[in-house]
Amino acid sequence: MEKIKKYDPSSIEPKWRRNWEEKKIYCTDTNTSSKKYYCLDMFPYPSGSGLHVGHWRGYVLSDVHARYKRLQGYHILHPMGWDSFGLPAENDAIKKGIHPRISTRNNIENIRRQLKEIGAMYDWTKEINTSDPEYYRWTQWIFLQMYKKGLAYRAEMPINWCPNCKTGLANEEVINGNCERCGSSVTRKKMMQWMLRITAYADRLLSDLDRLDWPEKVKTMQRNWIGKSEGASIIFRIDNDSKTELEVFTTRPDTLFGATYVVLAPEHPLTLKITTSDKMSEVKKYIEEALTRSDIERTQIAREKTGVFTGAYAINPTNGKKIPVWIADYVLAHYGSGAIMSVPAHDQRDFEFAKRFNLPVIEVIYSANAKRNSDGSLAEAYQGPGKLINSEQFDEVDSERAKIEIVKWLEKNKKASFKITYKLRDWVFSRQRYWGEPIPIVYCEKCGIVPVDEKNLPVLLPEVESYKPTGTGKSPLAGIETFVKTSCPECKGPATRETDTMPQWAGSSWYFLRYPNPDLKTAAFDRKVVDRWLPVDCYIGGVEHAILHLLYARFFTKFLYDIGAIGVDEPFLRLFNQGMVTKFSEKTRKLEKMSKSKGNVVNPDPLVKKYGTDTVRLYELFIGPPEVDSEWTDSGIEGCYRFLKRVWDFVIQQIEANNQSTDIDSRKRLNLLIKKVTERIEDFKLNTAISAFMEFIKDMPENARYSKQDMENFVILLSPFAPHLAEELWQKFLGNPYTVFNAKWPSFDSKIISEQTITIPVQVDGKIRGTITVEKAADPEKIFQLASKIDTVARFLKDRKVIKKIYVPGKILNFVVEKKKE
RNA sequence: GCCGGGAUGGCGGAAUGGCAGACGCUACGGACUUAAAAUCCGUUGGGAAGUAAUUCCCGUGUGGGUUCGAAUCCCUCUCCCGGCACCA
Repeated sequence: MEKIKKYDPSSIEPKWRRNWEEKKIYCTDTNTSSKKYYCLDMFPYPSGSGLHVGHWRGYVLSDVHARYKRLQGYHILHPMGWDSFGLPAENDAIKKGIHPRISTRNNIENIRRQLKEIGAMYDWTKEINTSDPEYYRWTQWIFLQMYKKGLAYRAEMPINWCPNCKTGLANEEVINGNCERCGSSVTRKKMMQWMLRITAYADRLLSDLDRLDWPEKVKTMQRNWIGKSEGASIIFRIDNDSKTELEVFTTRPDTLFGATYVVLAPEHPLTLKITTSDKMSEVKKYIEEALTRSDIERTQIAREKTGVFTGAYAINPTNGKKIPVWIADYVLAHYGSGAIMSVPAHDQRDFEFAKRFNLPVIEVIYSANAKRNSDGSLAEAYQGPGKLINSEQFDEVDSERAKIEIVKWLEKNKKASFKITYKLRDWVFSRQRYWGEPIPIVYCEKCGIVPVDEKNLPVLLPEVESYKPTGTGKSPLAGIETFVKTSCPECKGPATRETDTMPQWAGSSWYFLRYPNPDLKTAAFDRKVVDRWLPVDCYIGGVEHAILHLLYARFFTKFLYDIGAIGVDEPFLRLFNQGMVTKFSEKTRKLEKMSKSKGNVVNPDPLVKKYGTDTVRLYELFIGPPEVDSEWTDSGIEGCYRFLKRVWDFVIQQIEANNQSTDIDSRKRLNLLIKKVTERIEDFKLNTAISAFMEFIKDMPENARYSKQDMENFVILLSPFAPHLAEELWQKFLGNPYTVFNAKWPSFDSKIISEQTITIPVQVDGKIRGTITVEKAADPEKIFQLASKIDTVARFLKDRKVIKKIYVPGKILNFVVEKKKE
């Protein structure tokens, strides 16, 4: 055979990328009515350091999936955009003096170039950018809709405060209780904040998880975050004060007779009202200290409990007993009603507190399993179920039943009611930052809080000279008079603008709704188009967004559904979390996720130059199962390069041989390959899909003959993985006048694959002793006879009685023999 | 502390009740070459016996169990990773 053309990716890849772009083959007409498939990547934050091979992984994964679906005849929407508001750009501005708009634009250009090198089928005509006024105009619009529905409100909230930087910090900027930027210890400060009432959706956000095809891990994380707990609200009256009532939340109303004291959070509004005068100075001091302590400090679990007695007593509604009221910072103000009843016998935290302050412990649930001291007293709280004791008419009742009975009994006198509480808190939506969407609100002396008129959106983010926090904890916008000074939309009188901006999560909470109609000028989206394309069929991204982004996006979607803006109430049907790419870090001496700070990033650019995009794509997938973390080793990529070279030679050889038909064995091998690759793409087992190709090429018989048509099928099969190579073979060597991605995914014929004869292992006592080749439909008895005559099998059957014979058709043969007598 | 995931050759991994280590890397040996690169072929979990074909034993973090048969299912423990963490 004459010398065939060598595989040279550098002469193939840029050419086809240009061709695809010119012919717009990845542009999606979103008005189409044919069957759709929305395959979405979590859009990136355009950082200055560009993409590394870890970022590639998810993008390659989604691209293979999207191309596969396209070959199956779906209309694909596979867009890309930029989550470009956020802190890094602003921090850069402070450090280097580059305007965030400039640095963001530059970064986007660089990353777009890198993304194009992946050769993914992104429809770049639908690119969106969250910091583009044409986009954030609609983010502001959504905020106003929430405001109208009472879901956006202002409240005085304690936030993370860095006393050194004199600014409020987002939770993400607090690392182990310290400021990310200067390292000083973060305290809490009460400030007026914009809040979103996500708690109004807690129940739906929780229950709708059941219909999502998401990793169980992510669903569990969201469930825990929402933290539903069912219990009861109990009313305690204050002794000698018939007007004041204390509400506590408990999940254990069955232990109510064992409540020996009540505890309020230091922030509880009634603390000073009920405190007796002799205790006042002590209580005030305790509250003051508690309030300046950071959340982190307060929630140190190992910390010894502190507290102070108010001098006041509450009345236990079950038995009228007087029990003391304490204040302690182990009780959280923002959960339940900010007050608890303490049952030290049956709650470990209460038990510790009671021991520390010598408060009584009354057992009300008996169990033989409770851990006790030698004198019979409890050594620790017994938190399990049991029969009630010391509970008057409820004695002997099972604790599970008592939970209901006791509440029902108190309910008659309005002293208790069943209640559900969530851990989920409302979303602090204000940031005292420059680089974010301005909150479209105006403060008027006469009219108060007034939303900006919708037709005057967007409220443009103004130019600013200094990005530094002003020192007052206000955003840098507060220093720009031309921005702040405005007129009231209602009375046209003088007014000032809100100067806080939205958090980074705002723009990403609805971007998937904008992609199908990115250029719409008159609305955030066209409901007809959105309803056709949403929900996203497959959403691919890292697990680090398991809670915040995915929860916020679900919240926005449900809200927009409720106001009739869209017809879907869950944004992402199926979620796939790709694993991280890790590499040994010289700095930390261990395997770490790739990051600039760990000094372990691998830049794909030189790899693309040396091996070509298709090889890098293949290796990204071959490195390991897509959903688990994998370690990057540079040497492994060689194997993928060699494989593609063999594929290239093989296909060209077959084409040049000009075979009229495919031989029987080859037809069987190709059908088996189609079956394996199809199944493995469906299951996201892309590493083994590639192994299947490698085996196919490696075990190729010398005399294999494939027809042109079967070579086309092979090339189609490979095209999602190595699109450039496939396109070159398809158009140039197989002579097709159109792109391979308009071809049809091949199907397999299971009749061709199925074997007439099968080779199965033969065991004696569960140990493999030989193999036997038999007709698939052969009679079991006959197989046993033949098998027992195999030398290596017969040796172990000699002088032994076979007590059981097992034949699993197509799988295994096993002789169970009697134990040998000594 | 609680919840979830994981541990398989020198390395990445395959096999989810039926021949453990597919596929790839590395290493070693060989072919081609003046030489190298590239390419191709072979060997590559540990141990033992045999001139050899081959055969046997051990082996999937630990210890136990279920089963004719376990990397796979159940229980125990150890370690690693992730999430939550005084949520009453």
